Amino acid sequence: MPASPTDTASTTRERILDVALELFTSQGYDKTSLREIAERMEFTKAAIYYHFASKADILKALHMRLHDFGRDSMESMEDEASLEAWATLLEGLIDQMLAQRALFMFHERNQAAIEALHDEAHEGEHRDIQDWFRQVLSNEKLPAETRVRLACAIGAVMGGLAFSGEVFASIPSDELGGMLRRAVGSLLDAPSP
Amino acid sequence: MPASPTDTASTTRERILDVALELFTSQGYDKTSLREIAERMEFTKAAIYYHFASKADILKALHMRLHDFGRDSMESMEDEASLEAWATLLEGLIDQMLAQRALFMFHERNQAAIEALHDEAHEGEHRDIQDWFRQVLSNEKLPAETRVRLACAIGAVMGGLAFSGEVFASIPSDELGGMLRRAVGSLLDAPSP
DNA sequence: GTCTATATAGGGATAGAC
DNA sequence: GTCTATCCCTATATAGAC
Repeated sequence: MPASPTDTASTTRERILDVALELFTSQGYDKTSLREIAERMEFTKAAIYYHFASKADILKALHMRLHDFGRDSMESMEDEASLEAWATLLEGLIDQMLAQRALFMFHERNQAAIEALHDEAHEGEHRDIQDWFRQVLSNEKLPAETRVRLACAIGAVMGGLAFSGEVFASIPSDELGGMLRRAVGSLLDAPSP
Repeated sequence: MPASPTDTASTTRERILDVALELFTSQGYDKTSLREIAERMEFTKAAIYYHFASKADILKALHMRLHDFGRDSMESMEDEASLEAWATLLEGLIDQMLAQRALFMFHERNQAAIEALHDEAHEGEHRDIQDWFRQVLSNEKLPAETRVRLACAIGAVMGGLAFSGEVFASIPSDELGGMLRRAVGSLLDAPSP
């Protein structure tokens, strides 16, 4: 989908997105001005408008990165889902999530701004991981206990992820991944009595 | 600390805070204007300045509500903390958190804004639950696996909480509380092999 | 593709009347 | 305690030169 002229890896557009990702995550979307982004890019505010139609457009582009994430995982299991299948899937996703943790933290810290985006322009079929999680959790065919367990498992991973850059910085990613997988296992392999 | 003239329960100030809590949670702090709050209060923007020195002051006041929350829990166990002690404490906190879930969701969705507050005015000894969690999680005396488990447990509760108003709305609070307690138990009662 | 203006609006905050 | 009117600043966005 992203088709630059020569389709090189690191275009200006991508670099803007990387800067924005960092600033939006550390300061929040609203508190980050285009001037600030431009300063880091070492050109002026107006130049950004050559690459993006609006500030919201930058947010949307970043949001799209999450869309791409795990698209195949979502397609692999549509409606039906046993607890075991979920455990396996989630555990498989952890490494990818750790590798992309900047992206997840960005989303966690800018939910409000991103939701505002959805309200206006839900053009075409959306369906990012969050929507997908939400849909499964609201599937009333599954017993309540199962759905709550699932929500806890997702929350647990997010919790571990959120601290991975700060207080868990000294723990290597693969070790952290192992710990998170075991935690998810504890949550999902022990059904109600 | 909140000393109104007659110290009645529901003062205008408190009502402003309630409105702000709702709007800040649903739209985010930055996207909510004082004009919007004033409209709901059925008076004008400027009137708010009689009760609060600034918009940030409103945010701070709401933040203080979290400060009060579980202050005693924090004092009861300072540094030393076994995994069992933590499990007990966390399970005991769940009901209170559920009762105050609006407050927690507000915090989750406005982390960036609240952090900006901390940076400027860390007047006096702060120490809300989040700070406290963070401190424990960074205590290198505890084994990494334990700390990660703890982070997961906290995340699990937050995960369950976050959906309690939406997809879990049909589940009674006390039942949801029980499920969350069992989930926390699964996470913290099964140490590494 | 990046720049220098400049237009415009919205929101936070103040002064002072009632 | 609440209101009107107003100031001021910042941020988005545009127009058009280089």
